[in-house]
Amino acid sequence: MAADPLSRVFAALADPTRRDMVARLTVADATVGELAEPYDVSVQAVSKHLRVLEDAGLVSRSRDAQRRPVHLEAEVFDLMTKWIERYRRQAEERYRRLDDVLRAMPDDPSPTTPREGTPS
Amino acid sequence: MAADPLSRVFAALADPTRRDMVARLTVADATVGELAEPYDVSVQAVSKHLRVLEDAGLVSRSRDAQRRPVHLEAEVFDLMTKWIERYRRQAEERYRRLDDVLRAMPDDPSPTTPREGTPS
DNA sequence: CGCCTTGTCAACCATTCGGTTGAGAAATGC
DNA sequence: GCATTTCTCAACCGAATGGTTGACAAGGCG
Repeated sequence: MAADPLSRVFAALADPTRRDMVARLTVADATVGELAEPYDVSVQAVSKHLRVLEDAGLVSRSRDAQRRPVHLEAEVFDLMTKWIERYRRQAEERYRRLDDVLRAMPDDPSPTTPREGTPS
Repeated sequence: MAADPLSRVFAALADPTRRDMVARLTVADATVGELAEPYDVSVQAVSKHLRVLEDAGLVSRSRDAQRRPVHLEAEVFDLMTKWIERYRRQAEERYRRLDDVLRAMPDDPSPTTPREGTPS
């Protein structure tokens, strides 16, 4: 399993079923059984998915009798958002600089370094 | 391999090496060899990583003689950002509603539905 | 031309992943 | 106490991952 937190979060959300569980947990907490109900897999499989989400810090489980209510920990989203935004901004910054360079270029549309003497 | 685009993007960024490549590509395009240089793996491994990034739409490769310059396609970030923001907002919305409920509750700290007749 | 550089393809290997089934722990309720 | 509900643990399985090495295609360059 990936050691660093960011990898764990990205990996956790790389699965459609897990993403759907997270989506549903934004509405309300749910037990393992409730979460499992819509999917065509065993409860055990869902339990495994929850472990992945929990290891990523996206979810926490408490207890209520036999039930294990699952709660979304939405703050972890920030980890990803920060990473994405940082590099998105950096990429945009780069394009901006590239634009400046292009803008500073002569109107003359000579394809490459026009060296010595007019062509024709 | 995951079919849906969102899964592919998340999965692609779930690897530290690939994230680092993306980070470096926000600064400038690079060839496969240049990209491979800092890592302690074969060029083939890096080539595979690039394929994953390319399949996720995060990167495109063109050609320049033997070289294959790699270019970042930062727009795909939006896919993730949209998903994350949507559910982050939904989660916040939920907490806000929960707060309203709590605020509307009586100061009386009776634990559950106090039914008929004062206790003592 | 022959060689060197750059990169991909193919085969292989160990590990991880998502799923299964079976067993059992923990708590409730008759 | 005993059956039932809810969930996890363990073992197993097939497919995908991330890595390797070896072969080779494509394109300058001496």
